[in-house]
Amino acid sequence: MTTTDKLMDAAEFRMRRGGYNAVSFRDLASDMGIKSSSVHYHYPRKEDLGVALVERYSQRFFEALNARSDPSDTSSQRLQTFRAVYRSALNDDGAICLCGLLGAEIDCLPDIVAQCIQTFFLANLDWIKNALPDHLTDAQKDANAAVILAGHQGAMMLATSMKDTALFDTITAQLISAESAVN
Amino acid sequence: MTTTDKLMDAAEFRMRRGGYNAVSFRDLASDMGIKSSSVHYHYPRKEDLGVALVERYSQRFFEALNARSDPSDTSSQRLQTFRAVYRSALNDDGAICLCGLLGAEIDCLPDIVAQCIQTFFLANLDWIKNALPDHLTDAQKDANAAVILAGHQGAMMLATSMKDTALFDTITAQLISAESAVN
DNA sequence: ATTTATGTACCTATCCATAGGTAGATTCGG
DNA sequence: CCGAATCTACCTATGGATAGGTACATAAAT
Repeated sequence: MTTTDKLMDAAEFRMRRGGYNAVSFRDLASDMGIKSSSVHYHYPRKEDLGVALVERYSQRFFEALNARSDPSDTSSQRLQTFRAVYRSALNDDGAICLCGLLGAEIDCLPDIVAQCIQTFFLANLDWIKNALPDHLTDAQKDANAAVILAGHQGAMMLATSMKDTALFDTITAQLISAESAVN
Repeated sequence: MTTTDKLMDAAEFRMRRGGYNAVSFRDLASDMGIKSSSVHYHYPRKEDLGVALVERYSQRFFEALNARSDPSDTSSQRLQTFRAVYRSALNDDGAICLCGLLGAEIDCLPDIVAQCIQTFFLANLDWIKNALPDHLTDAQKDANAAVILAGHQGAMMLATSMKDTALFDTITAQLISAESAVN
């Protein structure tokens, strides 16, 4: 693993727990056993680091979705995949979605980071839309996709802040089954 | 309006946009036209301010719920009230729920502030539970309440970060109607 | 093959602004 | 007069960021 990778791991760990302002060059340097000026070597400005983190997070997220998906999957299976990928983000890392936290702070983020967050959410909505049953209208798909995404993000936040991971499962199970049943 | 009130308004404004670390004594002092040491007079420690903000926010939230509720309201009407109160928090203030943002940052907050956040969410869940139809089992009520709360929190975050307030309405409309219809 | 150049990854040292927080003097309304 | 509110004047720690330098590996030129 390269230094850059370890640096991003440390930064993601911190940012997914306390947000953008909870990450400092000094803390990262301390995590790495190097000096803060060396962190600046890898990411000249903090927003460079922010963009890199969101892009890596997004890339890994969609890779995980694709890896667990198959063209033959039913709509219900695809939605379960979406749920499972979010769940492992929560469970494996013990923290909420990077973009969920940064999305909440969006008004105070550098523009370029804010744009990355929006791109992530748009791609999420698009993926969910394509996973929904064909018989739905486009408007219905848009609406359902938004519920599913918002529900998953809210579930992560709530489960984490209540220190009750099972809450995530309870909430998202209903989100998915509602979409499958009602439609 | 007292100085303390104005101070809390300024602090809430900032905290609901950028989170706990986006609020500084100096910025608040500048907002108020006083010195930062004078802000410390009102709130000796930052966590005192954090607790005061969450408690005021919570108090106002439940006052708004009660003011718009009536014992004769149907379950559906009560859920619509819940939705409307969240919506006006988003719309009137142009920012997401204070506790939603702080909940996302919970791992990096002072303990005492974190506890206030959990109390707010517990009270939310309790309120929703009592608004749900009587024929549901306790476990069903718990689960549905969690979906509604997480969905509203996620909807605020998503609508704000996508700069699309209508998204909140789209999402929450489905959350409420699903609970009313399925149950 | 050896010099010359370029690039990588760090370092020390420092900058200036901001962070939360404190002590003690001063102002001002009841 | 008294106490609430604000001030001046600090402190220490940390924030992001920069300048200039070192060691070493890789690459290009002669």
